[in-house]
Amino acid sequence: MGKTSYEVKAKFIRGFSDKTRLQILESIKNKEKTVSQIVDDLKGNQSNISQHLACLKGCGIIISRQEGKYIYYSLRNAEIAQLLDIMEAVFVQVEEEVAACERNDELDCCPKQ
Amino acid sequence: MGKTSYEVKAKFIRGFSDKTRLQILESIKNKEKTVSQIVDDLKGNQSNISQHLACLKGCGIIISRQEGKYIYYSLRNAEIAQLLDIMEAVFVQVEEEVAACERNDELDCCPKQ
DNA sequence: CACACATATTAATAATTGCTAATATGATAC
DNA sequence: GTATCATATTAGCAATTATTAATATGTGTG
Repeated sequence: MGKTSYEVKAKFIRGFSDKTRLQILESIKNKEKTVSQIVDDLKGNQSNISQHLACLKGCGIIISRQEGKYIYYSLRNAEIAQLLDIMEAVFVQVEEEVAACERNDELDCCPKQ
Repeated sequence: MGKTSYEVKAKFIRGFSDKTRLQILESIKNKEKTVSQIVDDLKGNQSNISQHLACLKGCGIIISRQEGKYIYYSLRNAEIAQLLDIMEAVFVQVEEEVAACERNDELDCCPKQ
C-alpha cells in the first residue's frame, strides 16, 4: 500500500476515534435518526454534533437523506455496522489494559483524549 | 456503554488512526520485528517510531519481548490482525470517497492529517 | 570498566483537533 | 412574506498530537 493510501486509511479510521462520534454511531446504528434526535440522545451541543456528523460523512462512514426539514443520518452500509461490532469485540479484550494505561501518568502512552 | 467506556474505546481506536502506526502494524503483522527493523522498513525516524510503538503498546494493540539488546514487537493477538483485515476491507469500499473529500477544500470534512 | 549499539525518554514546536457561542441557511407553516 | 424550527457554518480558543533533535538508559562485548 502506498504512503498516500495509509494517510487516507488513517483518516477513515480517525472517523471512529472520538467518543462523541462513537456515541453518534451507536445512536444511529439500528435506526436512522435526525440531527435533533441525536442531539437529544447524547445530550450534546447541536453545533458540535453537526460537525461530527459532517466528519463521519466525509469519512464515508455515514450517509444522510433529507425528508422535509429533517435530515436523517444512518450508517453507510452493513459492513460499517459489522466493523463496529468487531471493534467492540476486540476492544473488550484489551479494555482493562487500555484504561489502566490511561490512568498511568508516568508512562505517556499516546492518545489521551 | 458508559461515557467513560466511550472515551477508552476512542483511545483504543485512535491507536489505529495514524499513518505511521498503520505502517508499523503492517510491517509487524506477519512477523515480529525489532525497532530498528521497523525503522528501516518505514525509512522513519527512530525516536518517532519508538514513540508510536509506545502508543500502540499503551493501546493494547501490540506487545513486545526482549531478546538480548533487541526488542521484538508483534501484534497482541490474532484478533487484532483480524480487525486490521476487516478495517482494510471496509476501507477499500469507501476509499475513493474519502480520498475525494480530502482533496475538497471547501467542505471541511474533519480529520485531515 | 569503556565502548558500541539498540531503544527509550525529554523538550520544544508546529499542526491538528474538538468545543462553544454566534450566525447563517434552508424548509415549512401561517 | 414573515416567523419558526432544523441544521449547517464560521470564528476563536484550548487542548491534543506528531515530529524532530538531543539526551538518557540499558545491554552486550572486548
